[in-house]
Amino acid sequence: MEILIYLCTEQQHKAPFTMLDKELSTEQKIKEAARQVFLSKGFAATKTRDISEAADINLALLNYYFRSKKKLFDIIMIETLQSFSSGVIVIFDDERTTIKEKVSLFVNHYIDLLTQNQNVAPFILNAVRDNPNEYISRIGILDKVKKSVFIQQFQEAITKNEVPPINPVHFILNLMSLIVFPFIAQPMISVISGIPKESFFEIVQERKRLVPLWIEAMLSVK
Amino acid sequence: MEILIYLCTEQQHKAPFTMLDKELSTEQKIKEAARQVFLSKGFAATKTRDISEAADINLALLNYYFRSKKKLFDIIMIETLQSFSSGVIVIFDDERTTIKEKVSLFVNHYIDLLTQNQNVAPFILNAVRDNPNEYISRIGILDKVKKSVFIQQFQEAITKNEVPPINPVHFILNLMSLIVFPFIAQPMISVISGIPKESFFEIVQERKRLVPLWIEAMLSVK
DNA sequence: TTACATTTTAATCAAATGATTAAAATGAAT
DNA sequence: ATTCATTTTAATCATTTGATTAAAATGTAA
Repeated sequence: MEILIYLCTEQQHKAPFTMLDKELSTEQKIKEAARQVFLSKGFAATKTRDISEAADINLALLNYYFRSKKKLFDIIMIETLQSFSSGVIVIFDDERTTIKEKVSLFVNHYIDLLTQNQNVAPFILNAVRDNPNEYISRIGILDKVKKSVFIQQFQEAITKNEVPPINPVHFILNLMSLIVFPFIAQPMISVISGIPKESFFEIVQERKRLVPLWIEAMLSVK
Repeated sequence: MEILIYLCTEQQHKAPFTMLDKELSTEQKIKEAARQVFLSKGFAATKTRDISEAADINLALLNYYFRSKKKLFDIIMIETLQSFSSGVIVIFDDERTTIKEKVSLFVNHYIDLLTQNQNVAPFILNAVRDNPNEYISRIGILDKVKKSVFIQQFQEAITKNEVPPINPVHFILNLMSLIVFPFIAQPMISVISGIPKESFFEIVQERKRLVPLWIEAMLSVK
């Protein structure tokens, strides 16, 4: 089991002052190209030559800077997961907001995030599926969520009978389902329904308002 | 644009009477192995040698029976899509059932289906995502759904104010989300929450009862 | 300039991979 | 038994693909 030491390898290769603010450094160029290609095609379908062409660099440079396709993928994956998961804790571990407010903040934040990069949802879910323990365990999100203010509030609401005593997993599943699934299924829905991608994502924007209402309605089910 | 002529190539190679009911024919053995490997790893990550080993046959036989990896994949894909989509119309185009009953039948049918083969949801969604027009258009499900009894009933319910005038796409999205997403996200949820796969799928079974209730509750949101 | 480290290139490797070929084995019909 | 089509095997191809190497180019400090 190998450990990724550098999330940013930049320091290895470039002295702090040599790399001024001209154009994007070669290393950054490769990473951006890799992110774009990996996110759109996944690990197995991505060829290192796809990345080098997208980055407009010699193939050898990819291995010079990142040693291997896998190491480059891991860096992209970890960065993506971190930027993705950082929002959860910020929203869920806030003493000042109610459950209802948390849901609304969560829905808005993630519909925005997934809209900005429409490949990120399938990318993460597939990568985790291919290798469940490799990445998620590193984020250490498990304990943070379990001890979050949200979980306390939810358990308390159950105790007070404000919320039906269902498994909280259902609540999380429902929330994530209603937010994430449209981004996973867009190509299929578009081709089945004939709704063009752009129109589809306009409809998805309506869900920022609707999902919190639906979630609230679901919580009244005994 | 090539057209797949044989969904079943059996007849090509074996005379009707030579192939009795001994063991699985070689062709079937290859197809079953291919189905298992493709469903678990997808097209790009699957090597023809993976399939030949899983089928316990010589690699050349794969190409002898199916000509190429892609043609074999297409056959698996079409069969999977057909067995998957056939249920939709049967349930949605029934004059005798109400919307509520249709939802319950749909939920039960697809949670069962996805539980029986836990790879099928990501498999289909990823394959369609990789190639949106190639497969779905062939099923011809678009018109069937649009003209189905369900759509008439839903439009009628909106007219009668029994249901809020939201885009029916939301209704379909919500229904599919709550059913399908758990199967897409199981590895991620399991590793984040620490819930083992088996327990997770027990929880998912509860959703056969809960999702119809939730959908009904959502329909009361104005 | 010279010296030196960093970055980039072109050429090449070795392994993996999809596919083919020619020959052998098998089994059914005559 | 002989014939013949079908099925299977072993060997091999041609490409693709991830990675390396040695040399060239570039830039920086002395």
